[in-house]
Amino acid sequence: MDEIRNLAQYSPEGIEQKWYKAWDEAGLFAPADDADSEPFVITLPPPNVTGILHMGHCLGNSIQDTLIRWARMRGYATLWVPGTDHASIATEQVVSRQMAAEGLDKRQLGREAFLERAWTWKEHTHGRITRQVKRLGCSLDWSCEAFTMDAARNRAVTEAFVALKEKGLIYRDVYLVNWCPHCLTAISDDEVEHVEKQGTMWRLRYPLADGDGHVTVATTRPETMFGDTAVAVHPEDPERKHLIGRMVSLPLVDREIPVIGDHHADPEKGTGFVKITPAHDPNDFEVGRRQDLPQVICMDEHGVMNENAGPVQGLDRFAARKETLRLLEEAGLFDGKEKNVHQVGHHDRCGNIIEPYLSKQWFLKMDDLAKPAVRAVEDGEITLFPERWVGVYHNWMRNIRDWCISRQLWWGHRIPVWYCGGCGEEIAATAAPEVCPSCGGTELTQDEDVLDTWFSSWLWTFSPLGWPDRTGDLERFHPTTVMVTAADIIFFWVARMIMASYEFLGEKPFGEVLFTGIVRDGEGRKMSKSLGNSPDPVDLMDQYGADALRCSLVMLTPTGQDIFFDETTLEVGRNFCNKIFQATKLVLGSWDEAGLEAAVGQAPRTLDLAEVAPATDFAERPALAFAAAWRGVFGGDLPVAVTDEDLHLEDRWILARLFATAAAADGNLEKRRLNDAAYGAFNFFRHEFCDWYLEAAKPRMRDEERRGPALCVALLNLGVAYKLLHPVMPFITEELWSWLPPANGHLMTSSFPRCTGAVPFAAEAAEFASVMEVVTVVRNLRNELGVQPGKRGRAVLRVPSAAEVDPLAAGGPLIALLAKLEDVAVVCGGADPEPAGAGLAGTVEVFLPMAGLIDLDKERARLEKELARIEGWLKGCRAKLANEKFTANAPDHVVQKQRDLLADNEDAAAKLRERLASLANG
RNA sequence: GGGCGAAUAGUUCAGUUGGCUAGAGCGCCUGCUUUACACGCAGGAAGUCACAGGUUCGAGUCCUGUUUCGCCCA
Repeated sequence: MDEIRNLAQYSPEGIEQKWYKAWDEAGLFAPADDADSEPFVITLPPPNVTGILHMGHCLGNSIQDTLIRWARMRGYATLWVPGTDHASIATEQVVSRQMAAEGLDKRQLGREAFLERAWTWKEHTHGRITRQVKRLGCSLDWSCEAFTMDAARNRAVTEAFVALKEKGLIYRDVYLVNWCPHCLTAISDDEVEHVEKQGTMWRLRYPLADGDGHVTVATTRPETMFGDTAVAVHPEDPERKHLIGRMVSLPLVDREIPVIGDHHADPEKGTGFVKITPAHDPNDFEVGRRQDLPQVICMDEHGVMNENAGPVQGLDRFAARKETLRLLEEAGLFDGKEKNVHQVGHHDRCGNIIEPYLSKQWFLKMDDLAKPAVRAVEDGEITLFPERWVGVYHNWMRNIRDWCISRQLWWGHRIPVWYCGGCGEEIAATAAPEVCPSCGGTELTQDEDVLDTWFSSWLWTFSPLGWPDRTGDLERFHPTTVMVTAADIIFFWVARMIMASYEFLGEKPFGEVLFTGIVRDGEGRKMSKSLGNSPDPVDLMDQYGADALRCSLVMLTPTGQDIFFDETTLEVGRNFCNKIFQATKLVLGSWDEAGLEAAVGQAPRTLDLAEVAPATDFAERPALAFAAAWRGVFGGDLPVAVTDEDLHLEDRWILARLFATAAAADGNLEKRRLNDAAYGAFNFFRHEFCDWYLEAAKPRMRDEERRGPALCVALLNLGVAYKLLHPVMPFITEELWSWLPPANGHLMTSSFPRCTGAVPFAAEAAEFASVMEVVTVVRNLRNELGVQPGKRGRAVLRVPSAAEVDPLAAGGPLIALLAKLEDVAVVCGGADPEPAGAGLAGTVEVFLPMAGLIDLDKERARLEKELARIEGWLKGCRAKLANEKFTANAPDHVVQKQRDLLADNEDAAAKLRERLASLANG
């Protein structure tokens, strides 16, 4: 500690790692095993096990850790469950790419060998992401870490699948799915990212089969014409409906297809004729089902045209488009084109254009699962914050579509279904069956596909707690308390977790969802690996410290609003860390000089300042109340005797502010207004404790005779401030807490201060506030009048009534100290001192007499400007008060406030006018 | 096409039940090496609260419409 204390600036190097290890070794991450404590539980949204920490994780994890640490200090049985996600597609891609670099192909290698490699890679990267999460200070209980594909979670997934299958909610069907020709797998609707593209609408002529003219269809995808099985017109289209029932000849392949009537065709759009390709377009697929059309597949899984594509067979889909158009033009069947803006689906993982593809897949029926999930949010059993997501949630839920859960991949949970070679029976089972229950055959083969990664993630609030077993953890810690996640996975994940929990446990997964914003770069772009616009958080932590990163993110991040991240905001956190460090150095330096012996005691586990040291006690027996507060924070007794008189005005004021800050911080955390809680503590520490209290107390802290009580007040403030800041900045606060002589045990598991009653010293706080106001006016005057900083000078304060002289005079030395004056005189009445700069602090007139130093013209101009401003305001205020409707309708306190303000400002204006008059005479 | 959000100081954002003479950080300007801190201190300038209507005694806040930007869904 001594080495660190001698540093000129705070450096987190070594400190952060040291404390993480210490907390871990002391077992502080596990929930307190106290059966009476109410649980407070979060399951960490599992990061991709093969990924690295990015800014979004930092934000989400900082918020979660802040809540968890606060709850732990408040005495909840706190559990934060860590885990990682197997990220089926992403991981399979990475491993395939690695193999390709070695000239290997996964299909040559075979499933077993491929999975072996994938597991090796998973083991390799798992340590990296968890190390990064630890680096950030996250107080996760690593003893219950889970991985979506470990044995226990695999069992949960299998059980869930089989249960849903048995209920008839899972079915297998040939369906047009979103297919990624690059990843060679189906994906769900939610994994398709629609991008607006400038495209082209081509008009193609399909000759009527009987050789009499043609119809002109409009399409953005001419290459799919080989899969056309009809041309549709609107059944009531007056100009075209007469063609229904006739046949057209599909160009280039000379296949005859009918003209049909279907509402899908819009007479106003395109040419009014729509080519229908049931095997390659979602809308056409529906038309095909309605009209019982054949499905002709003209493209293979790689997006290459097949044998049905006649002249373009063997070409890839994009080359086929060009070639088809060329051939049509050659045949005189091309009828022009126009620009067309349309949405093109891309795979959100690899960016390739999605191909609607007809294939046999597993689906989960969603309608019934959605019902309890809708009700839960409607009834407020689960709250979403910010609230606007409720609408988005319901909109999706009400239009819910079946979920395609099978993926043509190997890395994932293999679908627990076996097919009987004998009778074709489909057997869903939690363990591989040996014989077919239907025919007794033994020729059983398991389904080749794996499940969507989200099919394991949606169990995430309970699968890490031991489900499907009814474990003690599950009983105690489920439902969880809050889910913190970015809103972009509200459908993928949040909505599905809600459905899963009601389905499998019959209860909610969490009571609240806190949506964080998305971290964007300075230009508003989402931070992403491919754009390269995301800084590496580990670099940032090396540079600024994890505390600084957390502090800046939590404090400066609008709740639930996207963040434009700019590295300079980290300076706020870093500078603040240094400020805390410096203030501590100052206080402890003086403490050491004083040679005070701190009694160390066992502090209570919970702390309500208003209970241990109520405002009434502070009013009647301040020193006793102060000692009680000290014991509440540090456990032991005060190291020096503190009498009522020892508690000076500034002491009482800072205690009032401290209690108020504690009340606000706790309240804001309860309301999940983390930025307000952090900002309040920041403001208190920097702008009240450092800027005013320490400056005011410095002379006493340096005075051997008087330093004891002042140091105790300062130390109490430091201790409480560390507690308030700990959830946001865990490392530096734990370190500095360990420096405080009376501190005992880890800050992390100490009490979080609350103050549920009245804040003490209201009158003294107001008194100090007026001292501050006078000081500010003096500083302002000195600056504006260009008084040399070295010149101390004197001030005359004039108050309107004799009764006010003594109280203000009592604050005189404090004013002199803080405003750097050699003397402060307080008077009532009498002539203005001449020549002098003058200002107003409330009702107190402040004069800085300075013979020969004042530019009278400048001073007059300054006062006139001020007078004009006040008079402008007075005009509006008088009009307001003259309005009977205002005085009749507005609440009393508002009217009264206006009256008070009017009186004050009228007074101020009068004083300014007098002052101007006297300057004119002088 | 449907929905959601944002628009407040140069900039990033607060502004919770309508009571506001609209705040903060960063940046800018002035001054300061005052034995914790220049990663600091003191002071200052800076605003048509996007626009147009409306409700109200009173609107940054509520309502309607418009514009711009962003997101989601189809």
